[in-house]
Amino acid sequence: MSPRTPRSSDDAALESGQRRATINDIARLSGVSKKTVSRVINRSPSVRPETREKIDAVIAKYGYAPDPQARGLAFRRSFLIGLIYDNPNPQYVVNMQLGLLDGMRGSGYELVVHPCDRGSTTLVPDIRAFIERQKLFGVVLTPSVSEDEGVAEMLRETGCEYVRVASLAVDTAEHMIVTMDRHGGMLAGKRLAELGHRRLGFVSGPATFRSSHERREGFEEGLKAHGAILAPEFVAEGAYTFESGLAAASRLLAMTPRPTAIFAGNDEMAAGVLHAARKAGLSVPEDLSVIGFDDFQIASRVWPPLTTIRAPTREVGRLAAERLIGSLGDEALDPRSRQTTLVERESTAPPKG
Amino acid sequence: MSPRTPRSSDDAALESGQRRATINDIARLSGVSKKTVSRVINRSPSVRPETREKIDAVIAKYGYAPDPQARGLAFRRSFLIGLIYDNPNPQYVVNMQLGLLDGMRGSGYELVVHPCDRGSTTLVPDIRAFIERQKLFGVVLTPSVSEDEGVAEMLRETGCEYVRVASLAVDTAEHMIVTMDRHGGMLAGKRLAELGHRRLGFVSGPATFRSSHERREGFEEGLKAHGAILAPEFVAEGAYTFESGLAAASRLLAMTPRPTAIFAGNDEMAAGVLHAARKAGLSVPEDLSVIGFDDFQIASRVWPPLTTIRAPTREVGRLAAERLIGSLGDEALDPRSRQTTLVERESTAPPKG
DNA sequence: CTGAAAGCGCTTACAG
DNA sequence: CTGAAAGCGCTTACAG
Repeated sequence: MSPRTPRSSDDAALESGQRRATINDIARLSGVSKKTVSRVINRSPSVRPETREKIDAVIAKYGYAPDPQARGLAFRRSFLIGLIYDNPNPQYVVNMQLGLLDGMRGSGYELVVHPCDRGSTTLVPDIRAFIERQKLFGVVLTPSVSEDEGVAEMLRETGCEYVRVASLAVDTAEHMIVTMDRHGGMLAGKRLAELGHRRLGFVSGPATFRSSHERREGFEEGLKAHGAILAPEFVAEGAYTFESGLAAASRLLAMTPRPTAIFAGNDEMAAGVLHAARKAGLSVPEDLSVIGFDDFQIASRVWPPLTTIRAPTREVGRLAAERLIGSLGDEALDPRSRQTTLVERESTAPPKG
Repeated sequence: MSPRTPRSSDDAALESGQRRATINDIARLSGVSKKTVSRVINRSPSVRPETREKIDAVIAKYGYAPDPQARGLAFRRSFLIGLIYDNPNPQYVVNMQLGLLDGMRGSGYELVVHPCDRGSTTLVPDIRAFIERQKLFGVVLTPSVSEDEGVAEMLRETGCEYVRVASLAVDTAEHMIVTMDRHGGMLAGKRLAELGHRRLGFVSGPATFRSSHERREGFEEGLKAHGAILAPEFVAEGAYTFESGLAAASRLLAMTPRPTAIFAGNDEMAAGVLHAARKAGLSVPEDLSVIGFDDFQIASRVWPPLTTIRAPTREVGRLAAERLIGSLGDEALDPRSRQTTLVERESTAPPKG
C-alpha cells in the first residue's frame, strides 16, 4: 500500500461512485471557488459563460446534485412542498398528488402529505407547526380547507408560499387555482334541459363547501338558458357522501310529482341516488335521469354507468404546483387546461311521456 | 432606547415567539453546553437526571424542537420516510398513507410520496436517486413493487432502512409486514362452500402480483375444507381492473355449465363480474353469487352491495411505519391486527335448485 | 465577474 | 457525566 494523500483517496472514491460529489469537489475540479459553483447552481446571471460551461461539464461528469439539507439549512427553508387536504375522497387525493408531482418533476422539490381535520380546534396551530418545523417552501391547499380564511391568514404571517385550489377566487391570483365547478354544473343543467326535463332535482354538497354553491348556481344557469328552472323544493342537501346522497334522493323521490332528473353534486352521491331510485322501484334512465360530478372510477362501475362531469383534478394539481414553484406561464390564463366536460354514459335519457 | 447587547435582544425575540429557539439558546438558558442538550434530544443515557430535568424544563418552556435539516445534515440522513408504490388503486394508496401517518405521528418523521412504474427500465436507478438525493431515513414499499428483488437488493446496498408490505414473507422479519391475503381467500372459499356452491369460478389478479396466488390458494384451501374444489377451467386471469374483471367473468359465464359463484381477486374486478352477469341476463345473487376482496368504497356502492373480504390496509400501514422507525413491539406477532374479515352484503346466496 | 470568511443548527470524535 | 473543537454541505454578506 503506497501512502496516499486524503485528496487522492477522496478522488478515487468519487470516481468509483462510492462517494457523492459535494460543492467542494466541483469547485476544486473546476478550478473555481465554491461560491462560483453556488452561483451556477442558483442560476445567478453574474457568471462568465465560459466559467459556467466549465462548471456545468464537471457537474454533469460527476452527476453532482446539491444536498437539499445543506442548501435548506443555509437558505433557512426546505425544498419540501406540503399538500394540506381534508377532502375525504381517495381518488381526488391521489389524482391531486399525481398532478402536483407532475408539476414538480425535475424541480428538486418533494411532496409531503398532510391530511387535516377542518373541524379540529387546533387546525391552524397544527398546520403552522408542520410548516415551521419542516420550514416548508410552500403548501398547496385543496377544498374545503383551502377556503378557510384563518389558515390563509396564518400562512401569510409565516411567509410560507401557498396556493389555494378552490371553485372561486378566494385570494389574489398568484395564490389561486380556480376550478370550473360552476361551468361543470352549467353543462349538467344544459344537458338535462336539452333532453326535455322540466322537473329537476338537485342533491347538493354540504353548505360549508364552496363547490356546493358553485355547482348549483352553474346548474341553474344551464337550466335557465334552455327554459327550465330549479324549484327550491327540489333541492336536498347532502354531504358529498354515498349515504347522504341516498337519503337526499329518497326524500326527493317521495314527492308528488317527483323530479324526472336529478343532478348530484358528486359521483358518490349520484351512486346513492341510483340506490334510492332502485329502492323506490324506479328505472334509470327510463324513470329518472341522473348526472354526477367528478368522473371518478365509481361513475363507470355502478349500474347504469353514470353520465357525469369530468373535473381535471390531476391537471389542476399540476397547475397548482407550477404556480407554487413559479414555473407556471400564461397557461393559467387559458381556461382550457381546467375545463370540465360532460361524459355521457347510460344514466340519462329524455323524460317519459 | 437603552443600548442592548445582542444577547438580550435575541432573548426578547425568543420570549415574544418571534424567533424559534435553537440548541444554543437552550444550552445557554440551561447553563450547560450544547452537546449536553444534544444528548438529551437524542436520549443518551449518560446525562445526570437532574441535568436532564433542568434541560427538559427549558425545552418545554420555549417549545423547542430541533431543526430536522440541521440534524439531518450532521447525521448525514434526513427525517423523511418515502412511500414507494405502484398499486393503482387510489383507496389502497390513501389508506396506506393514513396508516403510515398513524404510525409516524409524534415521531418527527414526515411522509414523502413516490409513485413508480414497475415496468420502467429505470425503476431501480430512479428509486435510488430519490433515496440518495433526499438521504431518506427509510422507505415503505407496497405491492407489487415490494416484491421486486432488484429494488430490495439496491436498498440493502444503499443502507436505507426499508419495510416491504407483501402477502408473503419475501424478506427477513425486520423488513416485512405480511398481509393475510391467503387467509382472506380462505374465508371466501369457506363461505361459498358453506352456502352450498360446488361449481366455483375464480377471477385472478395478474400473475405478476404475489397476492393473486395467495388469494387463490387460500380460496382453494377454504373450498377443500368444506368438500368443494376449484376446477382449473373455471379460473380466468384478470389484471385487478374493472375491465379485466368484466372480460374474465364474461368468459366464465359463457361456459356450460357455468359457475354458480365467482370469487374475484379484488372489488374492482368483482364490480366487473356484476356487469358481466347483467349482460348475460343473470341476477345476483339468485343466479350467481359474487365475492370481492378489499372492502373499498366501491363494494357498497354497486348493486347489489358486494360481499367481500375486508383487508385492514390502514392498520397494515401503521405497522409498517412502526416497524420502520423501530417503535413496533410484539404486536406484529399477533396476527389479529392484520386479520382479514368476511363482510357479508347482498351478492351471495345459496345456489338455485 | 469572482472569492475568503463566517454562519445556518445540529452531531461526531475526542478529551477529561 | 460533561464540554470545546471541528465538521456536515451549502449560502449570505462583504470585499475586490
